[in-house]
Amino acid sequence: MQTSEKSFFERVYQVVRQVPPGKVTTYGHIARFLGTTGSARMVGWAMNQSHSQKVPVPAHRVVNRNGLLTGKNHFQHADLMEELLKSEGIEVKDDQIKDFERKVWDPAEHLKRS
DNA sequence: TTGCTGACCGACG
DNA sequence: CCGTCGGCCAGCA
Repeated sequence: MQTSEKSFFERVYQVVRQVPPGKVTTYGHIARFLGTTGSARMVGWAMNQSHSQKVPVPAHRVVNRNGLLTGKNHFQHADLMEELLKSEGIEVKDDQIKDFERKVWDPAEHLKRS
């Protein structure tokens, strides 16, 4: 049982890892799922540290509210995020996900508060 | 301890 | 439509 007492970041990582391939989630949804609705920034910041985590985190499945690949610039390669998304069947055009609303994966609908 | 930053979001003009 | 500002909170010098 994951001790929810862990750092705020690990909670974000765990949620992101639960995101199935071909689906994407947003900072706002994660933030709200964690209870920090107004702190979507923290979610994004957590992703910044995601590379420091031992466990791989599919940060490429996390995009902003507009479905725009805002954090792609922070990946190993700026185009890596788009490549990964395309590899999962997600169509990306100009750093924006097509049919974004249809690919959104809301943690609150699939995951229950640990 | 204070202050700054940050892969966001929503509101306002 | 587009630019700007505030808020929110955790980590770091």
